[in-house]
Amino acid sequence: MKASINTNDWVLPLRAIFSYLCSHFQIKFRSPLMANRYKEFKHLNLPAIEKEVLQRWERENAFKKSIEVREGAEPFVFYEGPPSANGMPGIHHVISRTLKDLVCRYKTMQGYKVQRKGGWDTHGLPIELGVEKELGITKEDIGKKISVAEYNQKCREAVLRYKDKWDDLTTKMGYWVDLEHPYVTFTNEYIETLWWCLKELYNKGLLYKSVSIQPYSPAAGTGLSSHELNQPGTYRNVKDTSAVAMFKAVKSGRSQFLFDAAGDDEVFFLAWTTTPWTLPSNLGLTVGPNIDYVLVKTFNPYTHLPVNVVLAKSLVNRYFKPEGENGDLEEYSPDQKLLPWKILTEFKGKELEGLEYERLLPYEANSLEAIQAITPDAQPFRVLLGDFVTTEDGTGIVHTAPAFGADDYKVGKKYNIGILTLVDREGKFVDGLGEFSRRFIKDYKNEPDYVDVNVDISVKLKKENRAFKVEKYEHSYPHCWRTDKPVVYYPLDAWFIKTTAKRERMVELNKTINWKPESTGTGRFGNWLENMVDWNLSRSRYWGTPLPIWRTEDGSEEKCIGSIEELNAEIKKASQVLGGDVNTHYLHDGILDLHKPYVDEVILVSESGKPMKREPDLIDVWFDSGAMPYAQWHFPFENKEIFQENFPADFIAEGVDQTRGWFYTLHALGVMLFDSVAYKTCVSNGLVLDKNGNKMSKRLGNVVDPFQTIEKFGADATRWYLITNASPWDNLKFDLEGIKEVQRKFFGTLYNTYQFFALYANVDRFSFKEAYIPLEERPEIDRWILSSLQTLIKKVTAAFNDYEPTQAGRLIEDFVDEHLSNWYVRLCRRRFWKGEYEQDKIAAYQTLYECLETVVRLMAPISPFFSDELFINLNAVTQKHKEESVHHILFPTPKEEYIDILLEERMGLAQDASSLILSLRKKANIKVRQPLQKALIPVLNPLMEQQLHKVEDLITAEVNIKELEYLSDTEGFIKKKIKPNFGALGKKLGPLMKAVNTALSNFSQHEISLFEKEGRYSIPVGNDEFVDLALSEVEISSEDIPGWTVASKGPLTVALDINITPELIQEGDAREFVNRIQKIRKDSGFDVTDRIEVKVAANNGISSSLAKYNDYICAEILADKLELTSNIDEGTEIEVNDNPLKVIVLKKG
RNA sequence: AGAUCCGUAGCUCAGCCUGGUUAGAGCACUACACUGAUAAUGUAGGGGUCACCAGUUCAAAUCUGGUCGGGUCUACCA
Repeated sequence: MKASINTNDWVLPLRAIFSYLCSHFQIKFRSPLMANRYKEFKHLNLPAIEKEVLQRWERENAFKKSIEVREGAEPFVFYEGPPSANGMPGIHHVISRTLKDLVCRYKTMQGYKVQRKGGWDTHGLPIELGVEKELGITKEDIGKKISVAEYNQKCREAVLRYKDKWDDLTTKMGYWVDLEHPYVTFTNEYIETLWWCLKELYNKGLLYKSVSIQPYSPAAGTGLSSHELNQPGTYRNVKDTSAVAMFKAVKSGRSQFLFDAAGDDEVFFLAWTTTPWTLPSNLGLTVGPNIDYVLVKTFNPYTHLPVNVVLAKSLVNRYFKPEGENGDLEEYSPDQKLLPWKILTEFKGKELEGLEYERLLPYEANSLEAIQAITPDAQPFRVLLGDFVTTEDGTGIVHTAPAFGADDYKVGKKYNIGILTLVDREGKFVDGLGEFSRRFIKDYKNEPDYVDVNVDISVKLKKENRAFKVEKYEHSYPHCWRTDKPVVYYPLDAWFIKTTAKRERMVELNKTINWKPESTGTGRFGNWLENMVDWNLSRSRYWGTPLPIWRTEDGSEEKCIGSIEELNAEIKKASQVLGGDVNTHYLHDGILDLHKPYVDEVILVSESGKPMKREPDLIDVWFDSGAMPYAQWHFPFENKEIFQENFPADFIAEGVDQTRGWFYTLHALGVMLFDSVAYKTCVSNGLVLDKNGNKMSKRLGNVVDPFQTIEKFGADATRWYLITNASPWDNLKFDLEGIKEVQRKFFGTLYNTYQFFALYANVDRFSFKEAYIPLEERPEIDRWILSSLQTLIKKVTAAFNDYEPTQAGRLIEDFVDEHLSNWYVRLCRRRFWKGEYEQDKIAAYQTLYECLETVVRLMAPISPFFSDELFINLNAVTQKHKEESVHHILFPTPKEEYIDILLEERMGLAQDASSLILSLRKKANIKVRQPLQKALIPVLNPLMEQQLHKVEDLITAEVNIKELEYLSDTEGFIKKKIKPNFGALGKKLGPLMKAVNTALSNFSQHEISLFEKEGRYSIPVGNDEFVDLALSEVEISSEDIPGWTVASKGPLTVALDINITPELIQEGDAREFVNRIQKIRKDSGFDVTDRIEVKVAANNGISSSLAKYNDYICAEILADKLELTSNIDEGTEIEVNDNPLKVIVLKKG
C-alpha cells in the first residue's frame, strides 16, 4: 500500500505533463494504466466492451500473467476434462466451463497459483464413425478399400476439426485455460504414459483376459464397456416384437407325470422373449427351482389346436381370462374369442430339471452335431434350474441362449448345454439357418426396405403351432451411444481391469471427496461403486490407444510393454533372436507411431524364444481421459516434480453425466495406481434444458447457439445468468429472457452507478489523491454502506469457498441493487453535485469508489470482462493498484472493524420508515415533491428512539418532511399489541403455549403497560397455575395511533401529518418549478455545470411562491438570475401544480 | 423395479438444514408517483389449498412415512 501512495506523489505531476503534451501535440494515445478522467460510456454495450477487453487481455498476456504473478505461491490444482473437438460446442458447455473458470479465477484471487492445462480427447468411436460417414465407408471396408494407415491418418486430421470453434468459444466466453500447451491424447507421449499405466496394472495382476458376454454394438463393430452403456440416452423405450414360444416336451421317464396329466397329448413349455432372433440359438430353458408351475389344457389362439402348456402359476392370469377357466373344452370353436382353459396339475420348478424338449427351429446350424462340434459332450435342449428366474414378466420359463445373455452363459456353462452364436459380428444370421440365413437381426444398415426378421420368425412360429402369443412389447433397451442402434449381448474375448478387486478402497476413498452436490457422490457415484463390475478395456477398432500386450500364438506366454524404450529394445531383441525380416522396418529409428497398423507389424519374442503378436485390441477411450493426471505431464518419463505438485486435483467440474464416465475413470485409476483420490472436490452440474424443460436436441430444434448468445448479450450476462439463476447442479431451464433480465437489472444498475460516479468524479477531478478519510469522520450513511460492504465480502467469500457460486452471485446482485444503487446513491446524489469539493464530498467519493472497486473484485470470478473494464477505468485514474487487471489482484478481505450491526439495523429502520411514509403519501394522494410537516413514530424503547434519531435526517430528506416526532410510551395515546415470542417460548412452555397465546391476545392496554413497567408478568393458565413471562419472551408492537392513519411493518409504526399549510404549498410550488427547469436544462442539452438565467411570466399565485423561494430555486438550478415579469411572448410553456407559466431559460456565456 | 434430485404466484427462484403464527423476491400485468443515474427506481394492486395423504408437535412449506407427477441415473429382465 505504502509503495503505491509514494508512487502517486510523483506520478501525478508526470501525468499532468503527459496529458498536456498529448493535447497540445494531438497525440492519440490512451495508456491503459493512466488517465486523468474516468472513462464514461454512452450506452451499456456488453458485447462491445468484451471485445475490447479481450484485445487487451491478448495484448497484455493477461492470462499468462495471472499465473506468473503467483509464482512460488501455493498451487491450487485443477484438471480440465478433455472435450472432443470433432463436434460443435453447445450452450451446455458454457455452464460447466463457466463453473470451472470462476473457481480458478477465484482461487487465483485468493493467492493461489492455478495452472490450467487444456486438453483434447482425440481417440475413439465418435471420430471413427465421423470419418466413415465422410468417406462413405463402413467398418468392413477398412483394410480393404482403404488401408488402416490411411484411415488413421484421416482420423488424425478429423479430430481437431472444430478446434477453432472450440478455441473461439473458449476465448469469447472468457474461459482462461492454456490452449497453447494442451495435452492431446493421440500423441506418442500421451500414449506412452497410458502404456506405463497399463503395465503398472498388469504388474499388479489387475489386467486379465477373458471370454464373457458383453454388450456389443454390431453397428459400431465393437464391444462396449458398462460405463459406455451408461451414457445418458442409451436406454430407450422401444417397441419390439415379443413372442411366447412353445417348446415341445420330449416324453421320457422323468416327464411322464406331465404326459399323464395331459392324457398323453402334446406338452409344451412356454418361454417368452423380446428378442426372437435369439431363438435359433436356444439351447436350454431355465426355471426357478422353487417357483410353482402349472400344466394348463387349452387351445393355441392362432392355430386353434388343443395344447397343454407349462408356465408359472402366478402368471396364468397374464395369458388366460378368469372367465375361461374350466370352460367347455369340447365345444371350443376357432371363431370364439374366449379361450377355455383348465389347470391339469401343479408342481415346483425343480421337478422339471433335466427334462428334454425338441428344437424349436431346427436347422443345419443348430443341429446336435453342429453344437458338439464346438462343445464336445454338450447336452443341449434341456430344462435347467436358475436363481435368476422371476415371475414378474413372461412365463416363468426363460429361453436360454448362452451366447446372448450373461445369465444364460453362466447357467449354460453349469449344465454344459454348449454355446451357439448364430449371429455374426455384423449383426446378421450365419449360413445354415434356411430362409433366415444372412438376414440382419436389426436394421443395422439403415436399409430402406428392411423387413424385421423377428416378425418373420414369429410368423413362422405361429404357423407351426409354436407360438402362443406374439405382440409388440415396449421396454427399455440399451442402444449404442454413438450409432443409436440397439446393442446386443455377445460373447467376446476381452481384456479387463479388475476394478472389483479395489472396490472397497474406492468406496472408502470416495468418502473423502467433497462432492457438490453431496448426493452425486453418495448416491449416484456411491451406488455405482458398490455395484461395479470389471472394466472391459477392449475395443475392436482402429483409431485408439493400442493395448501394449504381445502374446504367443498358444497364449502361454505374454509380455506387457510399458514404454517406447522398452518396446524398441524388445524389437531389436526379437529381430536378433528370430532373424529373417522380423521388425526390419523398426530397427533403425525404432517405432515412430504407436498407433495401428505399425504396432501390429511388430513381432516380439517370448522367454522361450517363440514369436509373439500384439493382442489386436485397442483400449477404451475413457482410459485415455481417466489417465490424464499422469499422461498430461508425460509422467513418469518427464515432469516428475510437476506431477507431484499437481496430483491429486483440488477441484474438477463436469456435467453430472460424467459421473460414470470421467469421474469414475479418474477415480478408478487414481485408486488403482496411486492408492489415492484423483480429485478432492468434484462439482457436477446439471443439464441445460430449454425454457420449457425439455432436453435440447437438434431434432427438436431447441438448441441454443452459444456463439449467438454471447454475441448478442455478452459472455458476462450469459455467465451471470447461468450461475445465478439456479444452483449449478439443478437442471437449468435456459431462457434468453433471463439473460436480458440479468443484463438490465444487474449490469444496468452497476453501469448506472459507475456512470454516475464517473460523471461527477470527472467534474470534481476526484482521483483519490486525498488522504483516506477515517471512518469516524464520515457521515452515517457512508459508514453504513461500508459496513454492509464488509458483511458482503464475508458472505461472498464463504459462498465461494463452499463452491456455492449461485449464492455468491445473488448476494452481490442484492447489494448492488438494494443497498448501493437504491439507497446509498439515491440518498447521496446531492452530495456529489452540490457544494464545494470538501470533506463531505470527498468522503462520498471515497466511499462510493471503495464500494465500486470492491464489488468489481467480488464479481470478477463470475463476470470477468465487465469487472475488469470497470476496474481498469477506476484504477487508471487513482492508480491504487499497480496490477493491470482485476484478475491479478487479491480478493477483498473484510475489515471487521467497519462492521456495525446497530448501524445496519437502524438503516433498515430508516428504509422501512421511508417506505411506510411513502405508502401513506400514496394513500393520501400527496406527491413526494409536496413537503409535509411531520411524521409520528411511536417508540417502544429508548434504544429504538436513539436508533431512529441517528437516521432522522435521511428519512426526512427521502420523504420530504420537515420533522420526525417520537411518541414515547404515554398510555392511551398509542395502542399496543402483544403476542408471544414463539421462538423463545416454545421450548419453555410446550403444550401451555396455546393458553398463553390466548391470554396475551386478551390483554388490555393497561395490562400491556403494566407488563412493560414491571418487566415480567404472571399469566394464569388454569388450575391455579401461573406462567412467569419476561419481557424478552413477548413481542410488543404499536398497532395504532387513534385519530391518525398509520402504516406498520414489524415493530415500526408510522403516522403522517397530512395537513398542507399555505406555506407548505408555496414550498411545493418552488420544488415543482425547480423540477420543470431541470427538465428544460436537460432537454436543451446543457452541461451539468452550465450557469443559466431564467425569465418567468407568472400571472397567478405561483409568482409569490417563486419570489419567496428565489434563493433556493437559483441554487438548485444553477441560475444567476430568476426574473419575474408579467408577460413574455416566446418561452416554454410549463405547468406548476396546475398553473400555466411561460419561461425562458438561457445559458450564460 | 431400484437409486437420486425436484414439485412454493402465470414464469424464474428464496425460505426447509436449526419447526414459531400475515410464506418472500424478481420478471410479467395494472395504476399512481419519483428522478440532473433514466434501457433505472418507488408505492399500491391482483395472483399461493407451499403437489397430495397421513403422522410427530402447543405449532409443519420446514421433521417422519407414504402416494402422485417430472427429470436424471441404474438393472444380466429373458
